[in-house]
Amino acid sequence: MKRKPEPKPYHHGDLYETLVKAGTELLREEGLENFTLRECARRAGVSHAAPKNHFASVEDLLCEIAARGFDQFVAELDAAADSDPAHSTDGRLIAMGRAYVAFARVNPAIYLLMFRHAQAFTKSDHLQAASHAAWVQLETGVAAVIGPKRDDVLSRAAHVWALVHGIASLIIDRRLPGPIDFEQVIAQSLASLPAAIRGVGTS
Amino acid sequence: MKRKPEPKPYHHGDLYETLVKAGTELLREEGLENFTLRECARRAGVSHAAPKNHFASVEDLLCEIAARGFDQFVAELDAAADSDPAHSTDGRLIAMGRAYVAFARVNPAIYLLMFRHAQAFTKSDHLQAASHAAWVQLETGVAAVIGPKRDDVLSRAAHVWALVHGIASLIIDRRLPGPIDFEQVIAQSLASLPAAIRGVGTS
DNA sequence: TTCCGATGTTGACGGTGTAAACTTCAAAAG
DNA sequence: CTTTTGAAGTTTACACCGTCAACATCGGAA
Repeated sequence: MKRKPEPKPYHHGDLYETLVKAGTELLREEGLENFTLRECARRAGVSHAAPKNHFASVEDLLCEIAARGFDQFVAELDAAADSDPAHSTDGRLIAMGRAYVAFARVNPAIYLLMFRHAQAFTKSDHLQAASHAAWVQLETGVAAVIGPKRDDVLSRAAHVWALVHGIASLIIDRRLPGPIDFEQVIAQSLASLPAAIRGVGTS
Repeated sequence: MKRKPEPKPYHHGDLYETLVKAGTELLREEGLENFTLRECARRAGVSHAAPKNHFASVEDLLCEIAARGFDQFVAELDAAADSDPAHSTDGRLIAMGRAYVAFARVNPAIYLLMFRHAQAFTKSDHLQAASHAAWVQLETGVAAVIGPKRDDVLSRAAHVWALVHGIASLIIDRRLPGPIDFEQVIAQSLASLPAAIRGVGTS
């Protein structure tokens, strides 16, 4: 039942995994604003200084949680793209966009941690690799839509990311006025995306 | 030199305005993460509990700072729209989009406070009115582009907001990969916007 | 069997927001 | 002109937080 991937706890059993799990649950329940290392330790049943042996700081624990979030995130977007019924490049990109916003709505606190929390991404190899995989995934989907020989794949990918990130952020933060239909916003915005990133004067 | 709009300080002179000013500067210098009520009081030259007489909590002070940010924000977007050389509705919307991202890049901490910080907007009348004005401004610009008789003005406005908010957020948080040309992303994304929100099957 | 070092605990430090009791003092009230 | 009042500011205190250092524990290597 207990796996010990990198560090191997001693006394408690498997404190590393227990802390990651407790931290993830705490994040879901209380949000990033109220995330506390001491509360993680409390939930893990250890003293407030015990985490120091596994994570140098609270940021380190958050990095690991974020990295695992990225792993799940990439897997869900891949699955969504593959399940596109039309099997078109446009359909795959739109399906990924839908899955992107859906992930953010289902896991708001983890999404905020992954995409907005100010932290040094260079600190954690796991986090850096996982977030890089997400970007490659996006870039690949965009290249498939606009064609691989374009010199503006990067900026078009940024365009796509900005749109879905904006939608997700506004919904999560409850910034959109009351009567707005989220599903309509998502559907309309994503529908316009393939044509938008193909551009007008392309060849 | 000293104005006393709503509350009237007594001892210190004009602590209300001094705190707002000190708080704004602190926000610019240290960012939202390191914003501290005690540091505001320090900069204002008063004891750490003095702000309690003017702001019930740190959130109250942040609300006032955010509200003034919205006032400036709306003014800048209006000015940008009016300065559009082509005097077209599309040009006005694009100019507003440019001014939106520019505001965020020039005032990152205040932008984050205005558009992302989790706070009860109902707490401050000033903030509620100012942010509402920004939304009306956006809705008007979008209605001018797609036509006033459309039933999807709300969702199309949300689409526009999401795009510029996404671009601004990714740039501010330094999430875009290194070699990306921000200006290209902004130009391309905004250029595609009028056609995108007009939709494909509209009449 | 001994010893070592990773793991966990305890206690402390400086920092935060906030609440309550106290002091100061300008202005209204007599 | 004197008195009183209450808003503005200070001091003190409390409960948190992250982090650090000193200490206790105990499984496994020597």
